[in-house]
Amino acid sequence: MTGEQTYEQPLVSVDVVPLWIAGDGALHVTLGRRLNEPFRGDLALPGVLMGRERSIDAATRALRTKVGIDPSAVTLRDAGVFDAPERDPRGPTMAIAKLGVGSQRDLVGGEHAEAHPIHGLPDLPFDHAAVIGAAVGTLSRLLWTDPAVARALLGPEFTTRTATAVQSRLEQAAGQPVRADASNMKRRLLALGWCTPTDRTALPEGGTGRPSTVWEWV
Amino acid sequence: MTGEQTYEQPLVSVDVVPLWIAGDGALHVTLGRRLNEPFRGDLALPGVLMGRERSIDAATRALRTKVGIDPSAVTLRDAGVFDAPERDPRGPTMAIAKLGVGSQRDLVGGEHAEAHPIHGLPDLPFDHAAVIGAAVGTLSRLLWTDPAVARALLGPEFTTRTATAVQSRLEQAAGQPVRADASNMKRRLLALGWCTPTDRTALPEGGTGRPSTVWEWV
DNA sequence: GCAAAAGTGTTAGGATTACACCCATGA
DNA sequence: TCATGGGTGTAATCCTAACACTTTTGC
Repeated sequence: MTGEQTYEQPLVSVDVVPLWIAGDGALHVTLGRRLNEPFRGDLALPGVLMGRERSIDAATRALRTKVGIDPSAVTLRDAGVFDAPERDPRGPTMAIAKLGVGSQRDLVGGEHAEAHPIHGLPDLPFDHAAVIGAAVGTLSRLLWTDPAVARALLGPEFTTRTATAVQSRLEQAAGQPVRADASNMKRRLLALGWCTPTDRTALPEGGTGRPSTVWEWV
Repeated sequence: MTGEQTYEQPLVSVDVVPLWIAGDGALHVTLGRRLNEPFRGDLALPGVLMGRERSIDAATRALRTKVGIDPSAVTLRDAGVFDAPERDPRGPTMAIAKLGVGSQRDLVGGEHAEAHPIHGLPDLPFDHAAVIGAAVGTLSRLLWTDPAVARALLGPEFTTRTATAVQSRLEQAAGQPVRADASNMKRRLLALGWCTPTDRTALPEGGTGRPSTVWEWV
């Protein structure tokens, strides 16, 4: 803000929480093996120390270099600031958390990446468990309020069935009451006005029953 | 996050938006004269460069040193991260914005401070106008969802009349539709469960009409 | 008593949820 | 034709907003 002081510079990182829906409908996060101390070799969120850049540019750098994800396929949103004193064994640090949303294909990551379902994550270093929790909450809030997030999560085309399942999983993962309702979902989607039903329908892999409407974005 | 890179350290500041309600019911912000370049001598939000500390500690430092406010009387909340490339003439910087809520008496500030109503602010340096806008929006959202914020803004005792006026002013300032409703406010306050009506009533200064119920916090 | 403002009773409207029932498909 | 799941029609419920009317005060 001012420039007069000579305080020691803060250690600021940007941590990305890459969230996506697997084929089975489960919410997943892409983690990476840490290449440096502390916690070298452990699984953690992709994160980088910030330089003199925008936080969103640091986030794309983290995706590219830490888990081999092409940032152009990821929709990024703010997910909070984390600076609890004990979050880093090196001392006081601050993390800007970013939610990253995309498709399984684009977010599953490269060589140093590991995909994990949100339920049953291993112990994670720093406060990454809390960061993931915040990002899941953010995603759940944004699903039907931010069209770009919805599109990134559901893909260019999706079925009513998928939309219901995704909302349900997100509410579960966020610890909210599950309000997803298959019988009213078509009306809800129409009311949003973001997407339109195509004249095509689709059954889930090996499924039976009446096929679900396929939607596309306006 | 990792420590391997040698990127140039980011310039990170914490800017506080001290918001309070004046006696006439208008929403005010406390600004300070900048003592250093850039924009030396101009009015701006109290802000400091972050050291290796928690952002909340930097915020209390900003309140104490820039506008002479006792931080112990202020309730602090996150109001977003600002890092637009052109926000600072010195180059890319990042600001962590904090909303500060308290009473007029505690927030009006000391020697270098100037209180300004939210409507009709002078031109401000950096992106401080946008930061104030975000903080006002945050305050409006938190008024009836965060008891500590409500208490900090309304004080230890308040009247139904005050509560209605405050909500109305906040909605105005945040550009939201004004939903404050005098005739339903008592029911709304009772439903919250945060405060209880005392057996006392009070008239506004020189006012007439039926006196309003005085409330206290549970 | 009169004016002014707080507060109550009550209702209207809208949004959400619930659920019975019908429809489309694979086997 | 049956099992399976999607979708529609419609009713129940809840919440909010609105407003007429009553109450409490100063003058």
